[in-house]
Amino acid sequence: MKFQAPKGTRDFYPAEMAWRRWLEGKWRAVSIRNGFEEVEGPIFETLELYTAKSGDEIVNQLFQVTREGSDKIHAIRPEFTPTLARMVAEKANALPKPIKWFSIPNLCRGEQPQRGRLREFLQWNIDMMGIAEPIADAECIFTTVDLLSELGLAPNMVKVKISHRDVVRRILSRLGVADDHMVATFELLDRREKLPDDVFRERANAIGLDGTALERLDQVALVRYPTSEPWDQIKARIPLPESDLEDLADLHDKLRAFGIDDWCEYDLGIVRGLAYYTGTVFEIHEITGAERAMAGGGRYDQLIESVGGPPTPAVGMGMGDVVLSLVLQDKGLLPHDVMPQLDAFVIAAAEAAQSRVPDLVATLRAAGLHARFSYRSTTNVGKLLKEAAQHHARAAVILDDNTLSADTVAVKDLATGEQTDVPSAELTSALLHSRR
RNA sequence: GUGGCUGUAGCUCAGUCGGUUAGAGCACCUGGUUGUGGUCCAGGGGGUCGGGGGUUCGAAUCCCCUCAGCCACCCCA
Repeated sequence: MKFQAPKGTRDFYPAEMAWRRWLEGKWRAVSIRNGFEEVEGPIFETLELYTAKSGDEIVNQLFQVTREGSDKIHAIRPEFTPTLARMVAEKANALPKPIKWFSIPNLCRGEQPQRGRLREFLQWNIDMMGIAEPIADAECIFTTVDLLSELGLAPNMVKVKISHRDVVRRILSRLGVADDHMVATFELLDRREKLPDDVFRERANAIGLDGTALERLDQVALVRYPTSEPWDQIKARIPLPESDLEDLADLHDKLRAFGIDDWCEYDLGIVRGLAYYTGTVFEIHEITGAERAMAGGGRYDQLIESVGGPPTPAVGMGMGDVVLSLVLQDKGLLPHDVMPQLDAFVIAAAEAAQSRVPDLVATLRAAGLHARFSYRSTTNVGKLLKEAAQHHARAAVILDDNTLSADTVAVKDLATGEQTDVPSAELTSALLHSRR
């Protein structure tokens, strides 16, 4: 019986695991320097947490878990936000505000695997709770941009597309969309670019939009407003009174204050399926639309209260590793060698020296050096150097008869080929010194 | 869940008018014995040709089913 990894999952062999740790390291470092603290939760929750709080799309893709002898149903986490909301709700009164948390969970969704979409993936989450003002939305976006920039991406490669559910709702309302048609209209807006004109028109008519209203809806769905434009210009193009745009105006101001307006644009066609978003929503896309969304987020001011906590405004972002790595690959930004580097490969060039290898290796390791040796019995230096080179060692440490009599070892720099004799007592410090 | 494409060694592939023990490159292992590297040379392990059924004297090759992968729809990380 031969087994294979379940559909849509990945095995992380050493090279893939090294890449994964590298990415997680970037996520973690950027989170911390932006003031976020790391949290983690269980990989499964009670089913109800998701059926009640996530959108249908996600609920339909849940992996459910049952236990022998119990009726209780759990689900493997398809997203982290419900867990986060639960954690905050549980200790809300004890937590100093604002709460700025990040996490790097693995998530599972029973989706049909395809380019950029797997059934298990990693997701970097950042969330800010306790601040209702757009400064928090802006800082979430800033932190995300900080990460993109850290990875070598630039505003000419990726774009943060920003929308606002309240603003869109008000626009639609003014166009004559009844409240009970609002969800359907959001969906229509979301899919505008993928629908043929006549289908779009047909569906809009069904909702009661035609003539001028239809044109306006089309404009809302398709027009992009660069964030780098002055607010007065943008404001003039949105068919709403100034009082309905205060939140967006404030966000605009803060994005510019953070200096990231060249990374962003307003795109009111961004709606997002998740049920709990309330205000600002945003997605990050490769600029030519080459891949799926790299990240998405938004404001969810009611969620924490809805899971039993106090009213707590919140805004957050999630970024998956799958699309991100595709984009980095497309741009040639994947790092080549992220395996842990080997500092020293210890070689015995004489049989009499072989017994000293473990002790020397132990000494190097105690000093924090990454040291290895050969498990082969040969003392053929050529073969052993080859082995050292295959491990990409920085240096080979060669023990021979001279080591025993004069108590020196030969250190060969495998990059330059330069070889020098070093007193045994100074070996550790010499290797540590050459490390940087 | 629906559709399209694809499954031959760990990887990339060759091999099909059906015909003897199924091949290459890379990777991996061993050796080239008294010592200086990723080269070279020689040798080796590894495949129920995705799986099952059928047609046939004979199937990697033809037919059916199934599984898996990729891509697309849906939606999104």
